[in-house]
Amino acid sequence: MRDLDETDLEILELLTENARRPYKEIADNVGLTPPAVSDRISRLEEQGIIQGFTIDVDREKLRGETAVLIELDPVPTAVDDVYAAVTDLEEIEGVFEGVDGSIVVHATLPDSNVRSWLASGLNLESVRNYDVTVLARSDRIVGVSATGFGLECVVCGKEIVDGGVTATVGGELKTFCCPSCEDRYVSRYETHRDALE
Amino acid sequence: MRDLDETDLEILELLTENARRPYKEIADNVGLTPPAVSDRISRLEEQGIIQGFTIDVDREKLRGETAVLIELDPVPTAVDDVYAAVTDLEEIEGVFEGVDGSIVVHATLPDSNVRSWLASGLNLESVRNYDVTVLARSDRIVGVSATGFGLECVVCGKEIVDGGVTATVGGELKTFCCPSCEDRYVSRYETHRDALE
DNA sequence: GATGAAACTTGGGCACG
DNA sequence: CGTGCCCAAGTTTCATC
Repeated sequence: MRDLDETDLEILELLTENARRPYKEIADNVGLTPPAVSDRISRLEEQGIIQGFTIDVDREKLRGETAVLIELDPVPTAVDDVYAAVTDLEEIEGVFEGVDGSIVVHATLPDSNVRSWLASGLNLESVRNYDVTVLARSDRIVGVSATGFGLECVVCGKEIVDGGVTATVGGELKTFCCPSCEDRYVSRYETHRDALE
Repeated sequence: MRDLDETDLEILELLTENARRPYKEIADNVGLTPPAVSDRISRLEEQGIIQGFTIDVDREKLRGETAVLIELDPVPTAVDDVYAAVTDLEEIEGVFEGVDGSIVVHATLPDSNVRSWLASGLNLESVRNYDVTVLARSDRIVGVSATGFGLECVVCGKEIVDGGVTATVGGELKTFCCPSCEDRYVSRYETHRDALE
């Protein structure tokens, strides 16, 4: 399977912002032709990096619902069951399972009766405790920067297989394949910054 | 502004599953023609119900990153600042603010040094405490079932089978099962609003 | 790149409330 | 009369070569 490069990351970013953008517009942005962009997007889909094309829906606009975050503390033997059960619930927008087995659910409910809603979808005996936070607001971040997707050392361009080094330089998180590239980048940055002063 | 009906909900569901579906396919599913579907989608965008067209990206496939959930406990005077600051961070995938001012951040980080990462983006003095949970897995639910978008009357709670009435009250779109519930809601709203003045 | 095919948009006209 | 829909032509965009 072909590796990812900077161009793929740019395409991902552009699509994340607006998945309806014409291929020609993407092509101009990344310096390719529309067919080449098409090929890359197809490949990204095959690789499972693009999981699908979808819309962001403001569910709270649809009815008088309440967005909540629910922390579940399942009994250790039932973590998978609880995870599967909540994932099947209709009102769910996101599920997170911690390595400690705790489960956090992001849901938008038609009323605030969380207990009866939970009871309708899963066996409450498999949950030792739960905690509900009503949300004042929330954002799902769609704009993803190139560094957020960074896969290559920003200095030598080599792919960072595992490990790697990160450092915050000028407020930006950068990733390097090795400490020497990091040193080089930092000194280059400092030279540049000093020159500006 | 036009009201929402069952057809709009079907369109939302179809687009949520696959936003690249041709209008003709959607049109066949809901019994309309492609231009009519186009009109409705434009309207849903104007109303802010469709917030945008985007892709689902499997970020953990991109490199050996670690997904975490971070609970922040900001000092009460800095809640907005902290929320704004984390929203600007590159590695963020979601932010939630509870009515109690607590903030939960969903991020995918290149390493596990959360503290330095947080310090790079926000003033740690505005956070009294924070708690990190490394995630074993997580899902954002994209496929939304028909009932997931089902409408309930915001007054009497009855499910709205077909027809139904919507109105914009105080800038918010609300849905009712019948005009009488709408009247009741509107008068209740106006009483409430007058009381504030 | 260029071409054929498919999808989207536009404008006119009709039906319904 | 306004709103929403259909029909048909014109234009853009996409996939294949």
